[in-house]
Order: sequence, then structure tokens, then C-alpha cells
Amino acid sequence: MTPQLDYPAIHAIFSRLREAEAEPQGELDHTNAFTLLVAVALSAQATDKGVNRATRDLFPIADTPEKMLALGEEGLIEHIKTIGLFRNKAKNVIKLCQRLIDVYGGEVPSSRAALVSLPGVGRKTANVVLNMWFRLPAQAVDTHIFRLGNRSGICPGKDEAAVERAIEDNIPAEFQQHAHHWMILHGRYICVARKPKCGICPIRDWCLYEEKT
DNA sequence: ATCCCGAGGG
DNA sequence: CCCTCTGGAT
Repeated sequence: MTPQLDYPAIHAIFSRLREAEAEPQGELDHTNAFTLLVAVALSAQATDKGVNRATRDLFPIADTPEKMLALGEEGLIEHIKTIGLFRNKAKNVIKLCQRLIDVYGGEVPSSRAALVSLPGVGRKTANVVLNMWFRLPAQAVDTHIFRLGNRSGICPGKDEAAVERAIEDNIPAEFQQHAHHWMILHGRYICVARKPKCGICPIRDWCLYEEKT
């Protein structure tokens, strides 16, 4: 497995990423905690662009659990059927809304345990909401961060849990809050899955990935 | 380990 | 055609 990069390399990498984008934002459209939670749940194995296209017409008429329930599973499917895994997602979102109302007073809970108890919400989705909305030090490991972390040596690990630990243990405190989006954006646009764009990569000097050409 | 599952890119 | 996309439940 790729070795863990040392402190100077990690510091240099995130300094460079911060230089390019001081305040990295998520790219999932949302208007409140509820629509953020739903958008993240819908984004599983789907592009944010595809999720935004579907939620553009959905969220204006269903930005609360009550309104989403009124839409119903079939009504929801009409909005999200262009997104992969839409049947499971529709079923989960409806059940999630009912549980938010029954157990959490219609509000999105701010603890990981409560979030993970919601249908269709796993550790990754919970960590995104904790990080983006509640500004807590939670590190979500998605496909991009897993790939980038292991290729580069920023946060290598055999599974998501190991990568999450590598982030917490090796990324300096000053970068922890924004590390998630810096790595997402870099993985999405530069260190892409198929053919990483090493030629224009701003952190190439410290990366351990050997381009096989 | 397997299933879910459409859109977009190469 | 094949692979990938901010995964989760069984």
C-alpha cells in the first residue's frame, strides 16, 4: 500500500490547495439542513450535477419533511428517476422524513449516532452533514477521497475507516475543516479516476503516484 | 459479497 | 462498449 506522506509534504499540499481556493464549497445545491441531508443521500453513486438537476424542481416544493411526505414516494420518484438507484433512494427519503417528524421534531439532528439511525444515511452521509452544516470536525470518505488518499499518500488506508483515521491523524488542525472539500474538488477535477491529470496537478511535487504512461 | 441503477465520458 | 459518479442495506 502507498505509504503515508510525512508532515512537511502534507503541509505543503494543503497550503497549495488553500492557495488555489481559500474557501472551498460543496457543489450540492441546498437551502437548509433538510435539503442538504436529502441532497447528500441522493448523491450516492451519482454525480452532484445530476442531483442538482433533479432537485432544482424538487426542493422549491419540498424543502421540509412534511412537504416531502405530501409528495409521496411516487411523486418523489417522478423528480429523481434520472438519478441512479432512484427506487431505493425514494423509499429511504420518505421513511427518513417520517422518522425526522416522529423522533426529531422535524429537525435534522446534529449527532452522528442520530443521523446514522436515519434510513439511507450511513457514516459518509452523516459526516458530510456534520462537516458542512454543523461545522463539526467530521471527515467523510467518499470515492474521490479514497482514491486520492491512496494514490497520493495524503491519507492512505485499506478501507474507508482507515482513511478517515489517516485524515484525523495526519492532516494539521489548521486544514481539518476544509480538507474534505479541497480533496473532493481535487479528486473530481484533477486526480480523476480514469486518467489523472498529472500534467496540470498543483501538488504533483509531493505526490507518490507514478503515472503509468 | 451483492444488489440497487440512470447519466455522462472516453 | 466499459467505467465512474461525494453509498447504504441486506
